[in-house]
Amino acid sequence: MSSKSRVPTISEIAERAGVARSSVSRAFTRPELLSATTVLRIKRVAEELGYVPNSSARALSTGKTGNIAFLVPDVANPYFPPMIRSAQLAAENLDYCVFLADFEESGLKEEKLIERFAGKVEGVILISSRMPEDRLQGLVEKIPIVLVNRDVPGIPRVLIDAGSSLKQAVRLLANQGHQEIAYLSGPSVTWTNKQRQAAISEMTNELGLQLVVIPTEKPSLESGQAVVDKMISSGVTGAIAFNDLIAHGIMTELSSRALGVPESFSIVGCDNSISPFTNPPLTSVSNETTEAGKIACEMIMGLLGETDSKNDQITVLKTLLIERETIGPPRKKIISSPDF
Amino acid sequence: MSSKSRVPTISEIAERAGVARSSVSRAFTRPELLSATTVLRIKRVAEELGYVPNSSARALSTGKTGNIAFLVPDVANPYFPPMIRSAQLAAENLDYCVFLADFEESGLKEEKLIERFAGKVEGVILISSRMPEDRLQGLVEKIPIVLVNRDVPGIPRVLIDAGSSLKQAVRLLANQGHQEIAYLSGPSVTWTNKQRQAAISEMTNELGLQLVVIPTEKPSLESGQAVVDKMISSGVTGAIAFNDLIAHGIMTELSSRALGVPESFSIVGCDNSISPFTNPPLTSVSNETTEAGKIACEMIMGLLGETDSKNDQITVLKTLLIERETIGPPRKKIISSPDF
DNA sequence: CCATACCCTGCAACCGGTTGCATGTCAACA
DNA sequence: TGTTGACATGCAACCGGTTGCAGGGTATGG
Repeated sequence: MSSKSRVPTISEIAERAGVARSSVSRAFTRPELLSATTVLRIKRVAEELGYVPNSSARALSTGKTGNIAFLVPDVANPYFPPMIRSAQLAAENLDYCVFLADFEESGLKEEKLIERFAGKVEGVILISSRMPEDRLQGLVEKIPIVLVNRDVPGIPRVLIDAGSSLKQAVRLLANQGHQEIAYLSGPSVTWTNKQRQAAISEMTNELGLQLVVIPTEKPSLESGQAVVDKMISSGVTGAIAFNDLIAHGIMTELSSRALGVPESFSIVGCDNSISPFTNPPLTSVSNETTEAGKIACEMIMGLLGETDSKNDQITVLKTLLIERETIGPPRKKIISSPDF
Repeated sequence: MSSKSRVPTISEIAERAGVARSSVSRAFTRPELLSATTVLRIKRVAEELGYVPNSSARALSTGKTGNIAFLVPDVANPYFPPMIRSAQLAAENLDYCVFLADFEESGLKEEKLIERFAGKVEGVILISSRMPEDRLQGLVEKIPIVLVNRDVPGIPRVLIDAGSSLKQAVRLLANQGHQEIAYLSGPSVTWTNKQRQAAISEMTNELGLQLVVIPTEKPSLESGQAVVDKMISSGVTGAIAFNDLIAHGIMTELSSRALGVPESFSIVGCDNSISPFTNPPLTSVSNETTEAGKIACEMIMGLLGETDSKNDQITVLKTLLIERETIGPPRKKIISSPDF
C-alpha cells in the first residue's frame, strides 16, 4: 500500500547541492548569512526532493517546539469554541500549532493533561481552570501559563468581567417590579461563577431584593431543565442564569409546562452564546470570548518572547447587557395556571 | 521571575544512579530488560530529580511523535465539538495528543494546515474535507489519513449516512399532505450535502413531490434567517434543512414574522445538535458524531499500528429520524397573514 | 604590494533520547 | 569442572537538525 515516501534530510540536500549540512540548515533559518546564489541553489534542490525540515530534530536542538496547549473545561459548551478558534488563529500567525484538550470540568484531569503536554509545548492556556491555586503557583515555575477567567496573583490572566452587566440586569428586573429573584449558579469552584454571583448578590442587597441561589449540576441545557421545579417552588418571579445554556434549559422546560417567558417568568442568560436564537430571544450578557482567546494567545507569545507585547499581568474585558425579550413584569403567583 | 527550573536528562539520572544512559532509557521504555532492583533505583532517582523524558528527543530517535491532527471546517459549529471530544478522548487512551485546527470551510487553508502539521504528527483526521480528490490521493502517500464525511476510494473513511432518515422525513411530509418542499442546502462541495440532497431528491421523485433546492451561504443560523424570503416566495409548505443551525435560523425568522411552526410551515433539521432545545422542539436527524470521532481516531491508530483494529477501509454509521413537533399539515397559502 | 576586515562556508560538537551489539556474570547442566 | 545459555548492563552509533568557531577568499585601504 501507500509507501509513505520518506522525506529527505539536510544531509541529502547538502550532498545533492554540494554544500555542507550547516549551509542547508542556514538556508532555511538564517539565509542572510549565505550568498543569495547559494540559498537559491539549496532551495531549488530542497524543492525538487520535497524536503521538509524535521520538526522533532529542530525542537531538540533549539529547545522550541512551536506548540502551545489550550485546555478547556468542556469543548461542547458553545462558550468555548469561539475562543478556541481565535486563539488558534492568533497562534497560527506566529507559526505555532495548538493542542486542544478537554479536561471535563475536572481539576485532576486538568493536571494530568498538563503533565502529558509538558515537553511537547512551550506554554499553556488554561480556560476556567479548576486547579487549586497552589498547584497553579507551582506549575508556573515550570512552564509559561496564561489563565482565562481565573484570577491567581502572579499568573498572567485575562478576565471577562460580567459583573456590571449582571448588576444592570438585576436593576432591570427590579424596575419591572420583581422582588425575589434567583441566581442559577454555575460550577461553584470557578472564578466566573463566584464573580457573577457576587455581583448579583451585591446588587440585590443594594436594591433590597430577595436573592435565592440555586445550584445547577452542570452549566448545560439539561441541568437548566432539571432545576425548574426547585426554582418555581422557591417562589421567585425572575431568574438570572450562570449561562445561556442553563437559561435555555429553563425556558424549554417552562415552555413544556405551558409557562410563557416573560409572561410567567423573567429570565436572563449570560455569555450571549445561543441567546439571539432562542424563542423568545433571551436577554443575555455579551462577552468578548473571541477577544479573550486572542489576547490569551498573545500573552503566551509575549511570555515566549515571540512578540514584544506589553506583558500586562492582567487584562479585564468588559461585557454588555443585551436586552431582548425575556424580561417582563412579575406574575403574582406563577404556580397558578396562566389565565389571562 | 519564575526561573523555569530545567528538567534533568537521562545523563544526569544515569550518573546519579550509577548506571549507563541506556539503562535509564530502558527503565522507562523496556523495563523488562532490566533487573527489577535496577529499574526501581533508576525510577526513584528520576522521581527525586523530577525527570520527564524529552519528547522531542524521543520523537527524533523513534520517528514517532505521539501526536495526531484533527481538522474541522468550523469549530464553532455545534456539530463538531462532540466529535472533537470523543476523538481526543480516544487518542488520550493511547497516550496520543491531538492538535486541533479550524480550516474555515476552505480547502486551501486545509492544505496549508496539513503542511504545517506535517512532521509534527503521525496522522491526520479530516472532517468534511474540502480538498480536491487528487490532492487527497497525493497526500495519503505521505501521511496516514482518515476522512470523516468524505468519500474518497482508497482512503479510510467514516461516513454518516443520513440518507434513509431524510427519506423518511420526506415521506412524513408527504403523508401530511405537503406537495412542494424545499431543501435548504449546505456547502455544495461537501460529501455530506451532496449525499443529503441526493437522498431527498430521490425520495421526492419517488413520491411525486416537487423539490426546490435553495442554497444557503453557510451552515449557520444567520444563513437560515437570510434565506427565509426566498423560501416563502418559492411557494413550498415545508422544508428540510442541511442542518439544525439553518433550520433554527428559519424558525427564528419565521417567528419574528408571526409565522408559527408547524402551523404555517413544517421544518426538519439535521444533526440533532440543538434541535431538542428549540421552541418548538425541532424534528431532526440524529447522527452519531461522537461515535464517528471515536471510530476515526481508532482507524488512525490502526494505521499507525497502535491497535490491531480491523482496518475496514470504510465505516458507515446509521442515523435516526427523531420526530418532534415541527411537522404538521401544510397551510394552503402561507403568504397570507395567519388568520385563524 | 601587504595588512585588515568582511563575507561566505565548512567542521564538529551538541541537543536527549533509543537501540543493536558486545561483554560480563552467574546458574544450570552434562 | 567445563560448557552453555540466559540475563543484565554498558558502549557507541544514530535520529536530523542547529550553532560557535575557524579558515579561505576577496575587496578595501594604506
